[in-house]
Amino acid sequence: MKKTAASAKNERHAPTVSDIAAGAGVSRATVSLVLRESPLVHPNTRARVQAELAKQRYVYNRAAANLRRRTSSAIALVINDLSNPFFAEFAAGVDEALGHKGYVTLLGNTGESPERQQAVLASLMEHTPAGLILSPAEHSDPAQLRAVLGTHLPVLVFNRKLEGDDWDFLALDNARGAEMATAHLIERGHRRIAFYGGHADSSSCRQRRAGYEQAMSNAGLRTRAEWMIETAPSRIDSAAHTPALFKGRQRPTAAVCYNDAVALGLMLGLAARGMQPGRDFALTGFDDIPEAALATPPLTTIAAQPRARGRQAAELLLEQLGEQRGKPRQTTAPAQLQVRDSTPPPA
Amino acid sequence: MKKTAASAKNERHAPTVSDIAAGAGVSRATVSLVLRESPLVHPNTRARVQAELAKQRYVYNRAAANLRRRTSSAIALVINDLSNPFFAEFAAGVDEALGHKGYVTLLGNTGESPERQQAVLASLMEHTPAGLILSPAEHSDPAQLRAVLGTHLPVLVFNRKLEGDDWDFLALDNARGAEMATAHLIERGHRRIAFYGGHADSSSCRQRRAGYEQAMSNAGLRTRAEWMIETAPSRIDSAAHTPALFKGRQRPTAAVCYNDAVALGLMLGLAARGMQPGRDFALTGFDDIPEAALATPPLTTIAAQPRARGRQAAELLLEQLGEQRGKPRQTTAPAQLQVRDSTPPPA
DNA sequence: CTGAAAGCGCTTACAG
DNA sequence: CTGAAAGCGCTTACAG
Repeated sequence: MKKTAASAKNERHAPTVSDIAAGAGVSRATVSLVLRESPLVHPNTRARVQAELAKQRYVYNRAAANLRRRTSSAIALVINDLSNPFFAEFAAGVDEALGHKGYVTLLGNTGESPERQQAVLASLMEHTPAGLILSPAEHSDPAQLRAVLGTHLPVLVFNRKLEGDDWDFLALDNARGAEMATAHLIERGHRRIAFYGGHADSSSCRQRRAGYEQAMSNAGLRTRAEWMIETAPSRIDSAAHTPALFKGRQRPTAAVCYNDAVALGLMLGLAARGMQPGRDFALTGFDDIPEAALATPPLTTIAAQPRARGRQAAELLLEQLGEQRGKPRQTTAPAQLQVRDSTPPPA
Repeated sequence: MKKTAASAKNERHAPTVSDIAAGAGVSRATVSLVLRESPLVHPNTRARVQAELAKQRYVYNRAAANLRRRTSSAIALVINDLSNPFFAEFAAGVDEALGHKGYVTLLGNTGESPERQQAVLASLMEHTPAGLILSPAEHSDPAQLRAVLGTHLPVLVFNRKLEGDDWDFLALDNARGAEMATAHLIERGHRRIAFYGGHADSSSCRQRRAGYEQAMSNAGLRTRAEWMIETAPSRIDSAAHTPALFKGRQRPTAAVCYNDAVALGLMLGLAARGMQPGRDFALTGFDDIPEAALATPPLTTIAAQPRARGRQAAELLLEQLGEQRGKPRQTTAPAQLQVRDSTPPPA
């Protein structure tokens, strides 16, 4: 009582359990039990305490509770490029799922800088997150990450595999996506199908090529070296390489493109040769960027569904929190075929 | 010493100041002083403590420090639509500026739902943020916000003014942006300039119209009611209303469009009438969405620079933290003219 | 320059 | 069913 009277004088600090206890004429322990909805408290007592909580506009101090309980209600989310709509959607999905489970999101954006990433992680670690979802910056050094993250924190890595780490990992199923796109073209009646664009030394390109080859082989179709064309994964470079598709004798009637940017570039390249994409030639993309639906013709593509991936990442991490640390788990997310007008039957 | 020995046995908890103190043979107070880089500590002692910190891989527990010091190193950032690249960039700017000042960002995304916004804010408030940057959901109720935020928390509202609140506010300078766009067209030699698109009952449209009228009047040019054309702020509706521009006798040679979507729609509408935008007719946009630079012709527009706005929001809030609470401050951010090919001199 | 003690706002056995 | 006491990991006067 004495202390409460004193603090009532300055009247500036937010009320604490002590203030509520004094106001309701009970002990702090009882207030705490009411806050945590314990069934031990008598209904009358509970009602009195709750009235006092409302009267004083009490706000729970979760940091203090977490300190005492040695728990944490925060999850760190570190994103390589928040200005990329794909990752922004991913972040929104993570935040949504975490919020529903009562966690708060500690955000960090690294802008693809490994140095900034180290600084951001070091800062977030001081806030005792219960776990971390990391979409790593390019050229991240797993050893440095290990040094700043320690060995106890539950971590889920998204999108980019780090060499030699043993963290859980969630990535897009590149192979299945490309397989679906290829199967779709085959179903439409195409037989001579190229795989167009991307750098063959990138892992995502290799995986997508593998999916393409799988679908071709499933259908008993052969592939040809001249149908495997490399370009930078950009619109411009893709447009420039268009002629390579039509150099051989076995000209393809369709192409599975490495991604949407490549597909849009190929559309430009086709138009420059007097061919109309989506009529004279069928093509698919990968990613479903916003422009894919707006292109002429609208682009059939593989949707990565970043928001759903974000929710999935949050769920995988929370599962890990509830378990003993086992073997690292690799999860691949299902891609989804988005059929639009760019994939007609062969002319 | 006894306690440390005990906790050394289970060997699972992260080391605390007590562990470091025991290891270095000093008191916890001394460790704390070293951590806070106090000059009071003897260099030899400091070195011993620092060696011990490194050896035990000590991680500072900022939550505990904040509790004791009654401070907070977190800023809540609540965004109405993180999947909109404009707000994602804004969030990235906020996080960047906060990170540089040693704050961590508590993220919440409301998806334009006032109910979700209340829930998100209530949850974030329990984490004792030092302040809040709020980009409000549509149809937010200021009274409800006040109820959940209390009266002490420093708040900066971004983008959407809330009626009757007294929080600091940062918004785009709609009037100056439209004024710059209009002045640019005048400078290019246009005299008959329309204001095209938007709903005249929205505050942003009114402000942009005011800027347009200001520039016209500054140049001694008159405006006409038939040059003020309303459309929904969408591409489709904008395209559909194109004929309204050319009904009168005084046909405009240029238009200041409400935003980029409207400008892109008008381009379509002009093309449908056999006019070539950027040659037969000049037009400007507003927002600088990614497609503006990719349009044919590339669109002259007003760039809102969301990332810079995010940094600015963070700085304004941190200023407010350092001051006595004064009158609410209204800040308008400078828009920037992005000159591209859509604004040639009159034909 | 260093240490013993109190306390931030909460929770949790442990008595009663 | 309720209260007194200890303690989460820090920091801060206050002695020495």
